[in-house]
Amino acid sequence: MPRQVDHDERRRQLTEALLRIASTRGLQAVSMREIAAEAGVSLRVVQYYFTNKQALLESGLTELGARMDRRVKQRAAVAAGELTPRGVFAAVLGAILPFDEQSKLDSMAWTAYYTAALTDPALAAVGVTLPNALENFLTVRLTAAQQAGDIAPDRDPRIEVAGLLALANGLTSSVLSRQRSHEAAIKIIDYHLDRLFGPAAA
Amino acid sequence: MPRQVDHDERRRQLTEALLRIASTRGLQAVSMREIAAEAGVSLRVVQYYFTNKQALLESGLTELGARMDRRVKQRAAVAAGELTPRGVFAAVLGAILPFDEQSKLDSMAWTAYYTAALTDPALAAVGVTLPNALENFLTVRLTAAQQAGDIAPDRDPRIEVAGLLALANGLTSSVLSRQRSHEAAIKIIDYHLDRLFGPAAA
DNA sequence: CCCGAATGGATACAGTCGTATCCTAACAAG
DNA sequence: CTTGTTAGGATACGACTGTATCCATTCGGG
Repeated sequence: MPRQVDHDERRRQLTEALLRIASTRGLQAVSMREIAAEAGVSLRVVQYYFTNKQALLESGLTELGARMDRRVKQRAAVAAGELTPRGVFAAVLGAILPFDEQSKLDSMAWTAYYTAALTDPALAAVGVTLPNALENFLTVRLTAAQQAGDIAPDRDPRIEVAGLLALANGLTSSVLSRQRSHEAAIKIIDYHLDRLFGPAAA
Repeated sequence: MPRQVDHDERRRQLTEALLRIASTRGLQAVSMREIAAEAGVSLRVVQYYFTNKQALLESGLTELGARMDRRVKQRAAVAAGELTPRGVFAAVLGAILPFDEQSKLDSMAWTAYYTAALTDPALAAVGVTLPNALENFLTVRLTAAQQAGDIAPDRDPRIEVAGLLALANGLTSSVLSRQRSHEAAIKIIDYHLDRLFGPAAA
């Protein structure tokens, strides 16, 4: 039955059209007709594959979360080869910051969704999963690193992780608003990782 | 000529009605008619005191910036009495985080404006002034503190300030989305100030 | 063959939006 | 007293919104 595949593929195309609009013109510019035009289909098709605008929006947020997750996992997997805890943190935090055009667009859309979620509980429910998972993952890693003697014993792993993630989020904001370049943000993160783990391996 | 006073007062009332809507229901819920209803006036009055919706939105952002500025200056002035650089930083960063109901509402509106500014250059121009001024102010302070021996000489004041402000912004996000409590955010900031300045004065 | 389901084009509907226009009052200056 | 400006009520206009309906295809299983 190839129908289901086509169906999912169509939905994926529409979701991507939605995210393209949201990341370049903002979430308030997203309308059924705009998505149809962006995807090159008729309004009816958009209605056909998504019952609601709400369903469409939630699909966009889910896709966005999946992309972030993919980026982080990919970078973390590469860095895990080095085995140094600092490398893992640099990779994960580096994956949060917008580092190329696509991740910058995704970060824009993510920010738009985050803001919408502040006044829309339905979106909030979908959006908090990923950040929490990340925080837990990194906390486990850092606690282990501390027991292995990689960071000083007077550090609090939970607070350190929360701080680093908040730092990365704040830096993402400043990069998106062009207050700071990507390189400057990376430098700030490295600076903090140096103080936590000691300077990067030579 | 009491007219000008009345005029400004009216504009202030309408701007506050706008911010009330933006902070509770989001910027996309802000319409001329909604503002009129919230302020208890007719649509014509809103049109009369603001030529455009754009003008109204910019007025809201300006007012929001003024409130933030007032909060920071007020806290900083109180803390400057103690004369310790750490106290100044704790006060300023504490003023950025939402610490009561009103500042939480303002932070919500600020976030909404920040996101809108990402895809609306007109708003971006109005909004970047305050963050830059804050960053410069704190950098000057921290550089002076370093020359006075209050922080270690191997610290980079510019990077430290940028990091602390990004941290405060990221923590604000997590507090607004109820991922973290205000107290937890304060604790994280204090933790970082401890590492920068040494533990708080007894 | 044919008939019901999947697919999608065209159009309609009831709201809401920002903005514009028309028409009163009130009041200050001549 | 008149006249012009400030202030605001009532209403209209065209554009756009999400959603619904009607209709024509296409196609696989009986």
